[in-house]
Order: sequence, then structure tokens, then C-alpha cells
Amino acid sequence: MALSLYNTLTRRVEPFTPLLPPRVTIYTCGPTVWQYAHLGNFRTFLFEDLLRRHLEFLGYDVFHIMNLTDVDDRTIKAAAAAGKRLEEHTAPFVQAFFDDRDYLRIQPAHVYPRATEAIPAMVRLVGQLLDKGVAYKGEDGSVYFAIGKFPTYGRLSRLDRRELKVGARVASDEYAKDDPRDFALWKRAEPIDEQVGAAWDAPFGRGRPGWHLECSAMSLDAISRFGVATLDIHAGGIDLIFPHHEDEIAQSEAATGQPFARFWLHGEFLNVRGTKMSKRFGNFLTARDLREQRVDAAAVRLLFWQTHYRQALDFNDEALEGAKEGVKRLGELRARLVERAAVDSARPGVLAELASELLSEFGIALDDDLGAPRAVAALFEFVRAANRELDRGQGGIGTGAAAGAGAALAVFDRVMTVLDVLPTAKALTPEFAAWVEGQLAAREKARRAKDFREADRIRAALRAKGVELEDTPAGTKWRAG
RNA sequence: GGCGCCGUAGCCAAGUGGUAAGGCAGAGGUCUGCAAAACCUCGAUUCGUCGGUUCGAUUCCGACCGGCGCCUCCA
Repeated sequence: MALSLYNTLTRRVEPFTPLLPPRVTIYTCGPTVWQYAHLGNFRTFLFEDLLRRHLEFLGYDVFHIMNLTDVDDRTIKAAAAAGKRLEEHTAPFVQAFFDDRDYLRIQPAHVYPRATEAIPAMVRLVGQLLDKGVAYKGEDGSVYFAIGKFPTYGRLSRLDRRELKVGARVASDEYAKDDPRDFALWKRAEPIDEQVGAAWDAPFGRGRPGWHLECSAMSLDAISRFGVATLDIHAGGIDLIFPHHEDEIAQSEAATGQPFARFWLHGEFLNVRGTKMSKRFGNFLTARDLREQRVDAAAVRLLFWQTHYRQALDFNDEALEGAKEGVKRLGELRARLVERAAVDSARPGVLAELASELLSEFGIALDDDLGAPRAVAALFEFVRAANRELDRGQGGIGTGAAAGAGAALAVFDRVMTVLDVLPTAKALTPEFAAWVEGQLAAREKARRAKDFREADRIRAALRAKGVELEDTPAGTKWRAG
């Protein structure tokens, strides 16, 4: 098996090989901490989580860098509007981002460099670019990158021959630049920047970094520990292709003379009725909204995995409900496998076969440009076949067989992480459990006496407390929702 | 205007030049005191429309209709 990934640079799926195996360096553009990140932002972070987990599953030694943009137009404006210092405004949103990340069970990156803590590295980078003559100081005091000095500019976005649309957004610094397409590396300090504490001294003037600069400076700094100036993978949302990633390439490669990243991966949008989820449109939902609704993160993940990452996904409540039901079904199977693991076998070989089919198909699917939808399809085929087998094997399916199937499920879940959190992890007081057991005993007594009215009354009473019952030959099971 | 993406059952969607995965919802059934869970059966003669290439196209090409994205700081 070999992993292949779609590379935006070449616009095709290519075999993936890292520069220095088994090490893989990944840089993913992180959140701008001016506000809570919404679910669309997290779709990208989740696709990156899948990438990371699959690489690790394949045995790669991944080093994952995710930046936190804590100084830019929006953070500065938001801080000023709140009458706060920059750091004071962004800190809670950094924490919120980490909380949401954990809720969604996204593996933490190895480092989270922050723009405000990388000012010296950025100043150095701008200095280098000035020295090389690919950057210049504009009439307004800001420093710009001269794209005319970088022949391959536009290679990633393929917008090199583009013309500015008449009436399209035109930067206010237009007249300070030699070429309207040049972009800011360092922006001269404005009063609002000083007001919130977002201005730093530099040899080329007091100011603050341009948006693209931080990613180049921080990623190069982070991978310098491996003695390289080339990332194996750089990923982000599809909207970052231009200008963000294009500009990162220009800055980095002009400075180092080496390829900035070997693979560029871009995730598609999360849509709402056909339009991208966005703060601007007000059609967004945050992770904390879902958490408040007690939506299991597994449902969000399953929903996202059912659509390929390079395909727009239309989000709505019905789709989310569907994923929730799917997660429930997965949990039922896992519980069955655990329960049945201790009983003797009728047909021990069948489950083992199903388990190995699952893992094989799962690996093939993810190796093919992270074909998560195919992996999910294989998972549910496994669920159906395993349940059928469990239904059939009256006396049990064998310790080894059940354990093996459970293990296969666990392997799958280490990458996809779509199984709900184990019920035992949910907060249940011993008192509550004892009360439920008491009710169950009373109900069982009523059932034996054929007093089904009383039995149903107890069941309804338990349901009102969030306890669902399931009568099985082995007794009544219950779970707290 | 430039570059690009998409249009598959009620919803979310996968996919291939050879006759449509998977999930959810829905209908019927098995099991059950009834439920629940699980399993079984059922749904697109059809993949936006119209042409073309081909023995054969949802899949390739063209046109059109519809939706969307990027075009200097949006994941």
C-alpha cells in the first residue's frame, strides 16, 4: 500500500513520499483568533486531523505545526472595538479554539507558534528579502514583495495571467506599490495598531507583519530543527490558495532558494444551502453550539468523513441527525462485541475474515487521497455483516473472534475516531445507577407477573430520566443518554 | 471579465467507459408481551438539459440551464 495525495501544485493525485522518511513535516494554517472558529473552519482542521492520523497509522513520524494568527486586520479591529489590548482580546479565543479542538477530538499539533511571538523571525525574513532585492519599501512606509522579481509567481493558483476585475476590491495602498499585485510583507504602524499594542520596531520601520509573512517565518523556523527549508505537506482551506499560499511560496522560496512545500493540500468548504459557511454571511455554527446541544463529536466527524475532503459538503440538521444515528449504530456493535467476547464459538472464522476485510478496504480507501467516504462505506458493511453473524451465532462467536473484530474496529477508530465516547465515561452517579437498577428489578417482577401495564409505566418513567431499556434474552440492558 | 468547482433517490453523498457504494429517513417482514436493538426485503430503467465520440457514457468532448468558489489579508 502506498499513500497518494492530490497536490494542488500539479493538480493531480501523486504518490506521497516525504523528504526525509520516516519523518513527515506538516504545516497547517490555523485559526485567526479574533472570534470563535466556526464549523466550516473546523471542517478543514478535521480533514487535516484525518491526514495526520492516517500518516501516523502508516508509520510515519509526523511533526505537525499549526500557527495561531493573533495579529492581523481583524484581530486588531476587534480588539480596538472592545477597547482592549490585542493580547487581551485574543487570549480567550485561543483557549476557545483549543477547547473546541479537544471536543472534536482533533489531535493537537506538536507546536502552535503565534504570530506575535515570531516578530523577530519575521523581521529577519523581511530583511533577507530586502537584501535580495525582491522586496522594497513603498511610499507609504510599508514593505512590499515585488512579484515581478519572482518568475514563478502564480504557479500554485494559476492566476498568473489574471487581470484585476473592474470594480473588484482594490487595496487602499494601491498607489504606494510598484505593481498593484505586490503584497505587503510589513505594514507601517497606524494609530489603531499602536492603540491595541500591535506595532513593533524594525530596521525598515515601525509596523506589523502582513498576513502571509507569519506562515513563512514560523514554518521555516519550525522545520529548521530538521535542517530543512522544505515542508513535506502544507495544508489549508481552498480559499487560501490565493493569495495566501501563493504569497507564502513567493516569500519563502525567494528567501531560501528551495521549494517551500512538496505537497499542497486544500480542503473544500462546508456549505449551508449551497453557500459557504462564513462569518460574513452569518450562516455559521460553532463547535461550542454543538457541544451545548450535546452533539457527540463522533457524529460531526462521521458526517464530514462521508464526503470527500475536496468536495463541498452541504450541512443541515437532517444530515447531522443521520450521522448521529450512524454513530449510535456503531456503538451498539462495539457493545455487542464486548459482551459476546467471553462466550464459546460457533463460527470463529467468519468474524476474523470480516475484520480483515474491513482493515484492508479501509487502508486502500485512505491511501487513495484520503478516500474517507469509501472507508466509511466499508465500515458500515462490516457493521451489517458482523451483526448478522452475531445474530446467527446463538451460542456466541468466540472469544478470539469477538476480540479480533473489536480490535479491528479499534484500529479503524484510531484513524477515523467515529465511535462515541464509551458510556462508562459519561457522568453517572452511583446513586443514580442504583436507583435505575431498583426500577429494573421492579419492572422485571411486574413482567414475570404479566403485569405489562406496570412494566411499561416503569419503562416510561425511566425514559423520562433519559434511560433507555432493551430487553434481551440475557436480561434487560439500560443506558443513559 | 479571468481562473476553477459542482449539479446522482426525501436528506448527506460515493463512484466507474460496460450498465448506479454507504449512511439517515420511509414502507413491509423476522424477533419481542409490547417496545428497543439487530437482521431480511423494497426505492434512482437512471446520474441537470441537449447534442457528439464510442459496440456501449452517469463516467470522455461540446453547448446550454442552474448553483457555488477565488480574483490581496476568508478554513
